[in-house]
Amino acid sequence: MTFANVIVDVPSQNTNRPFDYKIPEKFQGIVQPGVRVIIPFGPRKIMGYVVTLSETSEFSKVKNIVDVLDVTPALTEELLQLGKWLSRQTLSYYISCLQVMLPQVMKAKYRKELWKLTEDPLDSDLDPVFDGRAVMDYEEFEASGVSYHTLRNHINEGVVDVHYEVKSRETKKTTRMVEPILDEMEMEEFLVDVSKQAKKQRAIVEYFVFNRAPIPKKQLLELLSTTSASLKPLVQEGVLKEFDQEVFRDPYQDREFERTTPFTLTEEQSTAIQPILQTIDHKQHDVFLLHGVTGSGKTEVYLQSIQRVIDEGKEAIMLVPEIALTPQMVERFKGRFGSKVAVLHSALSAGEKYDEWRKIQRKEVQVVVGARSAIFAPFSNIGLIIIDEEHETSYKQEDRTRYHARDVAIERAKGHRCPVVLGSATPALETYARAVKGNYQLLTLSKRMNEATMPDVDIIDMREELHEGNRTMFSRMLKEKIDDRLSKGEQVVLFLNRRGYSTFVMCRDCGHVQECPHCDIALTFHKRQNRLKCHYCSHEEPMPTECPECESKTIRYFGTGTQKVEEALEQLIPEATVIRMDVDTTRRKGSHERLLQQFGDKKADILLGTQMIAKGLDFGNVTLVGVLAADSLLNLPDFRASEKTFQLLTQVSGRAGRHEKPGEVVVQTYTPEHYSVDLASQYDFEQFFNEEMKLRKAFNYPPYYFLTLITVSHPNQLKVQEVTQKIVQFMRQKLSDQSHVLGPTPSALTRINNRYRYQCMIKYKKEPEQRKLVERILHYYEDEMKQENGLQIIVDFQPYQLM
DNA sequence: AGCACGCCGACT
DNA sequence: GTCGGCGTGCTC
Repeated sequence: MTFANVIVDVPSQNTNRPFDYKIPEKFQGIVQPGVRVIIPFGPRKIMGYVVTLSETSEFSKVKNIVDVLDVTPALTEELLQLGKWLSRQTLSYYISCLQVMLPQVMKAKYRKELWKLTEDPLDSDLDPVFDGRAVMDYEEFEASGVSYHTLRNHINEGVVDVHYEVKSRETKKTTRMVEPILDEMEMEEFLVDVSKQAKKQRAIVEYFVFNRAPIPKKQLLELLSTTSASLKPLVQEGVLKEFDQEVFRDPYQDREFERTTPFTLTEEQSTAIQPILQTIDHKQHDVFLLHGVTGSGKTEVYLQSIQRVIDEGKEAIMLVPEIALTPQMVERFKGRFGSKVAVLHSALSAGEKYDEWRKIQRKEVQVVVGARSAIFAPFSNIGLIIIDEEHETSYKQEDRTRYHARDVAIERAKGHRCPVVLGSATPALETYARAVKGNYQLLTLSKRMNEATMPDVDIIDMREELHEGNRTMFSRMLKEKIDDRLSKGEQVVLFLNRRGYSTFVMCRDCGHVQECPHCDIALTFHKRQNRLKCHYCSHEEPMPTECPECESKTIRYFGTGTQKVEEALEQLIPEATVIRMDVDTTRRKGSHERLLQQFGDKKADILLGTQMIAKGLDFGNVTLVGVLAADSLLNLPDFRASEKTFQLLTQVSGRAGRHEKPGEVVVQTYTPEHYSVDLASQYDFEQFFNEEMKLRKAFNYPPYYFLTLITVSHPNQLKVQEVTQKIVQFMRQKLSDQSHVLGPTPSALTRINNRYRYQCMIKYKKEPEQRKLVERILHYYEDEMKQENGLQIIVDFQPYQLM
């Protein structure tokens, strides 16, 4: 007897281990590791993943598997192991780690129903609730107010039953196909007997004499300009056959991609690519840091490395930050590798994502380009993993399974014995430090392609502007330069970092700031709806007409949102046409692409936007980039603030002067003397790295120390303080003297959704027992965490978000 | 998680 | 007595 060991879809401490099930005769051979199954679990039915098979089971009463959801395992053996590794790394449940590797639609949905098992009316209040139906949603019963005991009695009498349904959310799109049954000879013979009048039937058969491949019915009928009336008799007579074939929704099917061929590499590029190619050829694992200035042609190095991998019959994963997965980037990959590429990013619908994933699973593609979760692409013969813009924080998942795609990439690459290439103009400090130390191989591209030079950067001290009486958000120099570009017909990109500068509402008389009643944060003003919204919970309220504190009518909104900049631009330079890009204008599907297209077609003079325009844009006509508030990030309570500022300024500057026309950058700031602003303007990464490392060393931050952040939250502030204090004490006592345990500290956002948040931060160099200790803490508070609105303890072993 | 079971107080 | 609230422990 063979048993299936199943990880069940129940994320809890008690169920975080395999459960045994018998494999019924009809599923023998189909049930294997990685397959999703439906299994009885207590009184209900749920989904689970088979992780292993075993010959024996310790349990006496083992239940049968009810159904099998996959013919091909959803997860390979490697991914099952990776899931185990991930759950150890992040202290998440195994089931959560398995789920995070698959498209959303492959997660099961559950429905609880009541089934009436008799034709006769029920002798109770329950009968009208059924309202003549045989099946109804359990929720309807709950809402009806009929007592639970009444239901129990009916169940005991056998006239009603509770039914648990497991619904798979996968939808497969099909199309009707036509294919020949008879061979060419038989068709010729058939044609002899066809009536002379049946011209269309004849045409159809003649088509299939020469074309033997199945063809979509619609296409066939269109081609021969006929209708199904002519096709039907042929199917009936057994000449042709109709069938449904699964079609893959291809989000790019209507698009033509211009084929591009490999460029000849510059000397620098070929020097950089050699070690990568060698490592691929020798099937070795190694990590490379490709440090190349913006516009130095990193992408071409990626493309040619991937080409080598394809030539060797292997597969490649290319990660790009969500925000940089622009149509331009997709175009380059589709253009080079055509249908060998699958694309995975959040702009795709759930169905499209699933289809792209299936293409990978079915080995129809050799390359995946995608955001963070594409690192789990179900390839089995990976030859290369590339992470572009490796410093981007979007590679870190910030909820539930808190993993960093870079770590997962290296773990997978070790197993596949293949290289990982981390690419960036502004590598994360941790990464660069490892490269300097020799843990990673450093490859450098120091020159821009096409002889282009980095644009000149002017730093404007906005305090001085204010002194000189300029109260607008545009310095005089920026205004002048914008005017100049417009007169020349060239284009401008204006960048505003929204974070830390969102629009809030303040009373001019008493200074009252309208805050969220559930969170310790000012509400954000949304002009279009004239409402105030909280960005941390779902609270929203109308914009008040008078101050709730002093009843003054001088209540105004402050801050520099993109909307406000747009209005200011209109006043200052009325003749300029502006395209605004932020979360508000790009929410609709495809709008991101459309706005960029418009700008590329020169339908606007100025592109104004947030983060999302900092990367990957490549417009030859852009000769001026303006950064409106360079220091908006610097004021955030984050030890990476300087690093992020440097990275952002460098990325944004890289948008200008990428082609023949030279570019210029104007950076407006209140802190021009800050080294991250100053050194970014000189493109001196090396120097910035050295400066920043000094500070990191002085304050015991990464890369000198590792961080662990434990965040505790609960509606009662005292309770949170108390628990956090206990955790701090416990860790202090157990960890080595070399480690620093800080806390309890209120989080930067002390209250979100009526829950107080305190944290404990651990800075350490080496603590092999740390995960076990944290597990003990979590186990200790297990009961208090179970109840809803109870204690919440979030542990992040590589925090990027410190708020 | 989500369910049953069981103990306890309130109420027709 | 019966009904429903919530704490506890289990699911192969």
